[in-house]
Amino acid sequence: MPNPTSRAASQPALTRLPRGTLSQAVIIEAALAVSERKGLGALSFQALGAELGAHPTAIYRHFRDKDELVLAVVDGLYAEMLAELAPSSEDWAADLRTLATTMHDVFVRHPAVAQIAAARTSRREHEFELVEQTISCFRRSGMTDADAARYYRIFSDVVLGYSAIDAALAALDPKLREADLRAWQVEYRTLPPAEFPNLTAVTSHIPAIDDPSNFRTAVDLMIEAIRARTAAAEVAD
Amino acid sequence: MPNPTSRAASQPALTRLPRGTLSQAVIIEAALAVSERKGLGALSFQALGAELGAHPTAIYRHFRDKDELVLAVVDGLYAEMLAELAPSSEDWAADLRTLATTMHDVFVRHPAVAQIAAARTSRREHEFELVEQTISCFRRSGMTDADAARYYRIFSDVVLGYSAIDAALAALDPKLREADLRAWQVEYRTLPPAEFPNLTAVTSHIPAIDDPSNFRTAVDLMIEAIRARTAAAEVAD
DNA sequence: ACCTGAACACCGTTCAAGT
DNA sequence: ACCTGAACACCGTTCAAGT
Repeated sequence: MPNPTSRAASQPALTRLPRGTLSQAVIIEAALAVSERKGLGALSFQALGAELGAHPTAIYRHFRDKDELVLAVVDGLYAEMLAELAPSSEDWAADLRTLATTMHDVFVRHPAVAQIAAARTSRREHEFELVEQTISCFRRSGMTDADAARYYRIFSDVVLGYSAIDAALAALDPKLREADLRAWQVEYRTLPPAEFPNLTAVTSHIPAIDDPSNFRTAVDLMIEAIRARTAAAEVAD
Repeated sequence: MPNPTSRAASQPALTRLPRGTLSQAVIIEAALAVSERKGLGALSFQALGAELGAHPTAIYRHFRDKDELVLAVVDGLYAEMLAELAPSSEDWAADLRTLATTMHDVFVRHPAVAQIAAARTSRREHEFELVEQTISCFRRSGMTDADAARYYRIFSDVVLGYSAIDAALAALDPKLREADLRAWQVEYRTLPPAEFPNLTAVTSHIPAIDDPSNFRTAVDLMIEAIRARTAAAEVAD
């Protein structure tokens, strides 16, 4: 894999850093800025040092190790997401859809942070707030608290997992992404029908892997199934 | 983050490698073996060299670069999955469930490969076979070819994304994983109810992030929604 | 033809040194 | 107290050298 870190792209630190300008907040902001311009290699101490105009190891003054940094940046991602979130409505399913698409947008914009965020618990304030808002949607639907908790976890993981895939694909080295996309237009369309009868019968209908409507349909399907299940449970009472 | 590569765990190459013993198949097998014992750092040239008892760069004789290696190993993962797959039945939904759980198992067993597999197209024979079998399930359900293609993509991406999250969590440094799991038992259970009324109302019901039934429920929900949609389309005809 | 050794530009992390 | 420089064990990749 070619190294995703391009030396030309990182601005050289021409000015020395004034004392006491570094802080957790400043570093998190810088991390989100690099992760918007660079790909999966954005979250290194060197990339951050260059962005801040500081020595890479200066960051250790403010975060115990990489994991503490990384969880703080993940929570910064959730802060950015909450700031962009449309206000909640009286429609719990619409609010769930808004939550999901906003998360997807923010993940694709910051792929390096997204890869980590998907499988981690930041256990910091903006994650708490995000969980609160998601659970609020399920509770407003009228389901039991046990169901709200269960479907919160499953819905969130599906959204996190799908968004992380789309983020990773968007951040892939352009040459590799092109080759992957082309495979579905070329290799998959010239397979022998005798060996792959079902595949070849439908290849022309397979949506592109980078089609953003795939994610939206996945979210709609989850909501439909959860609604159908909890409606059936209510009738059974 | 502590380095996931442990020197003590990798066997030293005491014997020199006989000429001509290296091949694509041997290297892929070794890669799947290391990725079963080591975590996210399993797929490096050094780890592979140690496993093979060969110089790390000897691999370049057999694969052009890391990406070609990686796509071949991803396809090796699909080969392993297909070998473990239970034979298909007359129940398309049950077959889809089997496909999903087998993929989840293989991903969790090889987390380093899984992280890459989720967002890539190997465009090699075992991936073709996997796509063929998945599309076969949807076509047997009686839906249109266009729907089979659409739902293949969305169902597969949900399974891939969720499995990749569970794989990453399972491969996390044990200390970090413990801290993440504990957050849901401690931090999340001591939040102020005034600020987080919905969260605190249901915290005791939230399933653990490593509960394997979360994934199975997600798969069931997807199948239920797809079945409901296509049944409704049939009635409309 | 197939494998090794040395080199290069990257990683995270530690620690002594500067201010 | 806050930041820098040098060092260490890792990365992927290239290329000259060995057999």
